[in-house]
Amino acid sequence: MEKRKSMEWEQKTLTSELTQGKELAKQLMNYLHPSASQEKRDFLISKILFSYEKALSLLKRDVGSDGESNHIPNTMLESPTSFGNGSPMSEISDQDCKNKNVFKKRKTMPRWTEEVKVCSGTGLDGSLDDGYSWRKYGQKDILGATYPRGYYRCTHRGTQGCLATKQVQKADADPSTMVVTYRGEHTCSQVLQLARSSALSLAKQASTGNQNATREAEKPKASQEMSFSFGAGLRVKTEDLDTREDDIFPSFSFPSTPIEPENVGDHIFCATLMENDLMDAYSPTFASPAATFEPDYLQATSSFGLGLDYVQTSESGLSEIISAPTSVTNSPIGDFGFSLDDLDFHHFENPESFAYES
DNA sequence: GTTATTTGACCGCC
DNA sequence: GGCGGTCAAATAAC
Repeated sequence: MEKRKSMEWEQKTLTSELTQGKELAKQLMNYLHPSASQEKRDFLISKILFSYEKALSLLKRDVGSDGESNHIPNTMLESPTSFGNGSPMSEISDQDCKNKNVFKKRKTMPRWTEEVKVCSGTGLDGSLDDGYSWRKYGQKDILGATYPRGYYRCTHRGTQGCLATKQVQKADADPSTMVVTYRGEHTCSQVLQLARSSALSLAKQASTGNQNATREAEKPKASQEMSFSFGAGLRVKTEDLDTREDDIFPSFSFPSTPIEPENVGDHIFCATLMENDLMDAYSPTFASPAATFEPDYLQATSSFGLGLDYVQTSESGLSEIISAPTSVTNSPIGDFGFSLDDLDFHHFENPESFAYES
């Protein structure tokens, strides 16, 4: 069942990727004249390469594997838009409980999991300040682990139904390193607040002429490694430590499920919308009709300006490692939720107006 | 008094 | 039955 879903999903993704590449190529043509922005061209080229690389990767997988989904990160398989009609993730969670045919095991319920290693020097302990308000609800001694694991949930769980949780545990090997595992996605208003501040930072970068920062972010590499330089000089590096070449990290992708207009503005949906918005932020003119989001892209983008390293793990499909001690903020997926109501990223073409309005 | 944390108990999965 | 994750009452902090 899930295998079939996975294959269908791959087909859709493949189609989307190829379609996107085509659309991007068309857009690129409009930027070929000398007066056009070089950055825009660079970005479009990067995105085209991403789309085709991912499409090729999917094809490779189809040819080289038995179709098992274990090559697909859980983050992708379990992403909110990976199923059905792109229902909000909170609804997915409800479905998880109701539709046991799809998720029979509780362990499969989380859409994705991230691990964040916070190196010493951040001055942070178990109560990592990642921009969200967390409430500790439990602690357990884990078998084989030297240090207990703390369980945190979003403070707004009760008021806003935010289902995000995280687990914090000291690393056995290095007690100064905190391993933070995020689960679920923030659907609370914090997402918007963080998104706004992050978007402001990006806009200021653009408006102050720091084009290198933006350009860096727009240069994903085919080697599945890319570095971002945003905000206050924080460096974000993502890399795929998994040696399987058919894994795709990071990448832009666009599942075929479009965003339902009626969901726009729904706070529950903001974490999904943010993908589109963020994409729009870096490509204001990009407007694929099938453009939604995919967690791997999200995970790459959600770290903008924060100084995170992403690595892929067998369990979650993606992990983050905060490698920059200067970063006091680590971001789970969803940090950069952009609501269409809150931000008009078309201002990104006019950073000044964007900054003012935001 | 309110909010957050602690901690033992409980539940579901393997 | 063991383990990880969550619940909820008790406790602490503000």
